[in-house]
Amino acid sequence: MLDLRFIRANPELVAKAIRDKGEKADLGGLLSIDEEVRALLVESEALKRERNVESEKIAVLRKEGADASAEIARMRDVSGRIKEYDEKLAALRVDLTAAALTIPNVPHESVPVGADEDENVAVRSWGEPRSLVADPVPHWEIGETLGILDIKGASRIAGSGFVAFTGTGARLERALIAFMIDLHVNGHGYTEVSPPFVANRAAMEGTGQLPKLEFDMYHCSEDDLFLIPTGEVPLTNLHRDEILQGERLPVKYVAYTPCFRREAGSYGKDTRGLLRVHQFDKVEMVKLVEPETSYDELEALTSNAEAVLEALDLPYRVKVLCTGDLSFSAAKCYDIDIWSAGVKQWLEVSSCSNFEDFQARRAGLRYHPAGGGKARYVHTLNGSGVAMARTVVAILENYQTDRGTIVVPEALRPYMNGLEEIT
RNA sequence: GGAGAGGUGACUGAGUGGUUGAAGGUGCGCGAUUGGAAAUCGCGUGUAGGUGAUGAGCCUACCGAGGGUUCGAAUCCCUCCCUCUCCGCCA
Repeated sequence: MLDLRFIRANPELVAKAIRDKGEKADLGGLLSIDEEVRALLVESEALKRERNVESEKIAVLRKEGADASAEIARMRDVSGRIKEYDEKLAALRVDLTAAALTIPNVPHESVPVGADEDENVAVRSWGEPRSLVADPVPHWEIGETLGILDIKGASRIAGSGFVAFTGTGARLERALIAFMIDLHVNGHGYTEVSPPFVANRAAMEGTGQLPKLEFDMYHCSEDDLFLIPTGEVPLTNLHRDEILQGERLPVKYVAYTPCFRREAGSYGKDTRGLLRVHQFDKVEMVKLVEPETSYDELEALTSNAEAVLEALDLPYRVKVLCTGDLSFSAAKCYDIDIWSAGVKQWLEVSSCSNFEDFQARRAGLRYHPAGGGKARYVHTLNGSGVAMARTVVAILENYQTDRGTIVVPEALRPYMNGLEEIT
């Protein structure tokens, strides 16, 4: 959520952000409600002032044993009017908040303006798309053949869109998780967190999944809890409504979590095998930083994700998302795609975003600057480091041999009892 | 699920109807003291909103959340949430 005062002061900038992001938001309506609220506030507060002053006088009169019934009668009337004002204000504020929640974050000036993903801009790439064999089979074939992937079995449990890893496949999954977390903890200075995998409404609003994505999430109605669609939710909300000491920044967390997504309405394309599933594992990085450093921290975060892919020797490309493809809450975002030789596609395995203070304002994430001074909102960032299912796809396809086996990337061998090949 | 205790500022901790936005302490900032530091002393330190010029000042709100009683609520009543202890159940 943007600062109302910022919106008030920069309406044309916000209007441009809404246009560039292709969002629908009633900025004019918001501003007029805001004006109405402030006008009523002035009147209501003047009455409250009167009440406070008079109440004190009544207290004095009472103490002196004098009669205060005239004043009390008058204040009874004033209180009634205050109540009317406050009821009007409360109703308006509901509208105001609802309107404010439809205003997206403003893209950073370095973000290219564009309508959709076709106008994202390539930033860099690493490695050449290649594979050990000329024409590797898709992961769902070799996965079934080697007995490490059981899609049919998973559908018996939970329906289509779920997968089960078995035997060495499960071990590979676990190895990837452990490898990535170790890299970020030991190599990049993150603190590991093992958070809840469900979150309440306040948390979902704090990171901006609500109100927009309600129907993309699994929901436990009994307890009004949502299965997390990404580790970003628990990690960013860990310090919700807290004021951190400035010395603690930057806070850098990494966590393994499963991610649950209903993916309602996305059946058909790109859904075979592991490409788009309702539940996948992910290692997520989140940072809470001082505003002045957030764009440097974004570059560092992105390179932390890239380090995973380089260690696994998976060719990738990085692109900066244009305004039209940028998410509602983000000010800037890099996507990282890896090449998978079997399905012959670039697969998105990481999104690294700077939200500036957009999430922090909603989530109440502040800090006391080290040298003293007023509490300020932190800037929040997050990025996958990286998403598992598609990384497994690339490994199963890029590392296929002509013997129908899969070479284990060297970086993973220590996590798989030294296993060199899945046969 | 049952019984009980409790939620106050960055932290700790007083406060049961009327100068309490909130004592005391810690922490933090500034200053004094010191060769320097520690210790000590003095002063200052909440958040949000409104109104001013994104100044000073002034005003309003905030003691888990939301309602209620009252001229007046951190203080009384109701509902909800959370934490802790004990019991039960259970991985």
